[in-house]
Amino acid sequence: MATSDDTARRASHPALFGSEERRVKVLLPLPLGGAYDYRLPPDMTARPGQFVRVPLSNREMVGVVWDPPEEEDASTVPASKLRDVEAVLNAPPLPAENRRLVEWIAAYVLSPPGAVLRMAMSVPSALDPPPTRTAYVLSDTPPEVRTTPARARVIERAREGMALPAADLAREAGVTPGVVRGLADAGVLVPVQVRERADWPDPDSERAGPALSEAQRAAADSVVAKARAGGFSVTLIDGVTGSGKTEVYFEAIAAALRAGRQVLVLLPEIALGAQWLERFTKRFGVAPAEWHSDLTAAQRRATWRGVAEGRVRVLVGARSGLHLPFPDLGLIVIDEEHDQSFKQEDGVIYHARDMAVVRAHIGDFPILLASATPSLETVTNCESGRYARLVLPERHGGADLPTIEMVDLRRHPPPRQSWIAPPLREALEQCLARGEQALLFLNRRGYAPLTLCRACGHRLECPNCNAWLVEHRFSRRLECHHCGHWIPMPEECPECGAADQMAACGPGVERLAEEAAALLPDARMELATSDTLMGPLAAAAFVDRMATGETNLVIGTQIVAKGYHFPLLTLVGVVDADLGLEGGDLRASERTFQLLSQVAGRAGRAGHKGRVLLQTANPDARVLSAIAAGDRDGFLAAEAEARKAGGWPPFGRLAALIVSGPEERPVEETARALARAAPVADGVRVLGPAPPPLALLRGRFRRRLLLKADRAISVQKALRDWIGHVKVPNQVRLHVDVDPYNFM
DNA sequence: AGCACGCCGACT
DNA sequence: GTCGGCGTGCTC
Repeated sequence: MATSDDTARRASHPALFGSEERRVKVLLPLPLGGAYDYRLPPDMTARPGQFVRVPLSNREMVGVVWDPPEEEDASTVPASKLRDVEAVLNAPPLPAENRRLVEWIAAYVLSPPGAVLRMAMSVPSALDPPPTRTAYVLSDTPPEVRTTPARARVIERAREGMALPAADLAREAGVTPGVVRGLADAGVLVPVQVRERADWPDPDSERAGPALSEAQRAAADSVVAKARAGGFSVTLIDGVTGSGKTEVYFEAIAAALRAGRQVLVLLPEIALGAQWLERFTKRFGVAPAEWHSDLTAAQRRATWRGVAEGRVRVLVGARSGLHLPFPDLGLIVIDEEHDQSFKQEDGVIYHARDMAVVRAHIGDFPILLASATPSLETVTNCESGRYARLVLPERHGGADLPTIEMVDLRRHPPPRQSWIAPPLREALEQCLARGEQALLFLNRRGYAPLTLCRACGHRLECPNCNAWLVEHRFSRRLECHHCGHWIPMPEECPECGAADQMAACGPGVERLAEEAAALLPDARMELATSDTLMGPLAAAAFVDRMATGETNLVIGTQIVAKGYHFPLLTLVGVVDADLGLEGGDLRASERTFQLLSQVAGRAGRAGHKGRVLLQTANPDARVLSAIAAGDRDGFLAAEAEARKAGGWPPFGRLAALIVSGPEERPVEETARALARAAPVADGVRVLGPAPPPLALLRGRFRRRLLLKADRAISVQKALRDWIGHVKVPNQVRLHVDVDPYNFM
C-alpha cells in the first residue's frame, strides 16, 4: 500500500519511480463521477487529449486521456484496481480547449463530465483508421499484353498519374469496367490503397465582398479588427431583417481566415438552408463544411476528421457543432442568437449560445452574436458593458420596413368556423390581384388542435401525455405532438360509440388552407410546415417555387419565419397573434415579440413595400403594440423592468428540478421530499412542487420545482447541497435544468 | 450506459 | 426444489 506521501512524490517526479506503474486519467463517455485511472504499459505514451481504448468491467471502451489534476487527489484509486490502457488510437486528439469546455459545461449544468464528453464523441467511427479505397496505377514493369483501342485509352488515362478507383478510371477512359479489370488481372494496372479524403477547399478570404453601406462598413471594421487581433470579446450585431448582418460577420470570418484561424458559425437548425449556403459561397467562392442532423454517418465522420485535422476552415452548423474538435478555432458566430433552439432540452441540458461564449473565452478569441431581435439576456449584457454592441440601423437595399396593423377580432370577427377576418381577407385579395405574394402565418401544425364528440363531449387525448390529439387530415390521423403517438382518425366516438359525431375544434394550418382556398380560389397556394418541408431538398424546392412566383400564397408555421427570404412577398397575415402568449411563462412575451418580428420581416423586400396584419383579441397587449409601433427597445426596456422587479433572469438566477417517473405516487413523494429539504438561505427561494402543464409526458408523471436566487448566488452550489440530501427512489428520475427556458 | 449480484414468486 | 423478476451498485 503506497502512502499518500509516496503518491504525491510519484506524481511530481514520475521519472524517479520508473519501476512504479505509470497512471493516466481517462474520461469515458459515460455518466460516471469523473475520470478513471489506468496503467500505461511501459512501451506506451499517451498525452492528454488522445483517444485510448481501455477495459471497463467486461467490455472495451474508447475514452480520452484527461489532464492530470492540478493537485493530487485526496483519495487515489489503489494500484491493485488499475488496468492497462489497451491502445492509443491513431486519431487526432481532443484539443485542450474542448476538454476545458467539457469540464466547464459539466460543472455548470451539474452533469457528470463523461455525459458531456459524449457530445464531443458523437461520431465513434471518426476515431477508426480512415477508410481506404482500392485505386489503380500503371505498373512500373508492365507485362506484354495484347493492345486494343479500349485498353490504350485506359493506359493513356492511367499514365496521367492519379490513382483512380476502377469505376472512375473506366468512366473517364470511356470503356466498360471489364476492360479495366482485364488490365488489372494481367498486371498492367496494379492496385494501391488510397485514403479516402473528403476535401474542403479553402474559402477565399481575399475575394471582394459586396459593397457595404456606411453603417455596415463601420460595423465590419470593428469586428474585423477583433477577429484579426484575437483575444476574447463578445459583440452583438444588432440589426433589423435585411440590414446586412450577414455581410458584416462575413467580413469578420474573412479576417479570421486571413489570420489562419478556423471559424465556427452556429445557426438554428431550421435556418441552415440553401439560401445561407448560397450567400456564403458567393462571398468566399466555396461552400463551408456543414454540421446538422441530415448528414450521413460517412459525412459526419469525414467532417469530424476534417475539423480535427484543420482541413475544415469554416464550418456552419447547428448547436452540436460547438463540440467539434477545432484545433485552432479563432472566431465563433451565433446567428439568430435569440433563438430558443440553441437550448438543448434532452440529455445534457445546456444553452449552446452561452456555452459558445464560454468556448470563446477558453480559446481567447472573439464571438459575434447576431440578431434582429436579441434576447433580453444579451441586451442586458450589452448594457452592463460585458458585451459590445454594433447597431445596423436601416434596411439595406432600399426597401422600407413593412407597415404593421392590428386587426381587432372583437370588432372584425371572422364568420363562424373561419379564422380569416374581413380586413385580412380584403388585403389578401388585393395583394394577389396585384400579382404579389402573401403569407398566412399560424403556428399550429395539422388540421385542428382538438377533436371532440358532439354526442358525449369526449375529448381525444394522448394516453401518454396531458395533451390533445391533433387531427392531421392529409395523413388521416390524430397525432400527439409531444410523444409521436397517433391513431387513425376514428369514424365513431371511442367513448360513446356515436357515429359521425367527431368535431374538429379550432384551426391548424391545414384547416386554414381549406378556408383560404375557398376565399381565394385562384391562389396558387402551398402549405409550409415541418410536415411538408421535410429535409433540405423539399425546403429548397419550396424556396424555388416562391422565387419564381409559382406559389403566390403560403400558409405556414414558424418554419417560414426563419431563414428564408422571399423577394416577392408583400403581405403577411398573422392569424392568431395571441397564440404565443398562452401559458404565460417567463419569456412568453419576449418569444412572441421575436417570432412576430421575424414573420413580419418576411414582408416587403427588394423595393416592395410590405404590409403586416396581426389578428388579435387583445390589441392592447404590450407586445403587440410594441410590434405595431416598431418599438423594440421600448418593449425590451419594459420587459427588463418587469423581470428586474420580480428578480427573474437575467436579473436573478433560475434552475428547474424536474421529477419524473412512470408512477405518480413516488414522483409526488420525491417532489415533496425535495421541497422539505429545500435550501434556506438569504437570496434563495424554492417554488413548488407543482404539476407542470404537461404533468404527464411520454408516459411519465412529472413535477417541477424552481430554485430562484439572487445573481450573486451560485445556483450550482445551492443545488449540490440540496439534491445531495434527498434520496431519489430508483424508477424516479431527477433532471436539473440550470437557466430553464422551457416551463412545460 | 451496461452488467452482474442478490433476494422473492410460478414452474419442470 | 429451480428459473427469473428487476432493484442496487459498480466499473479505474
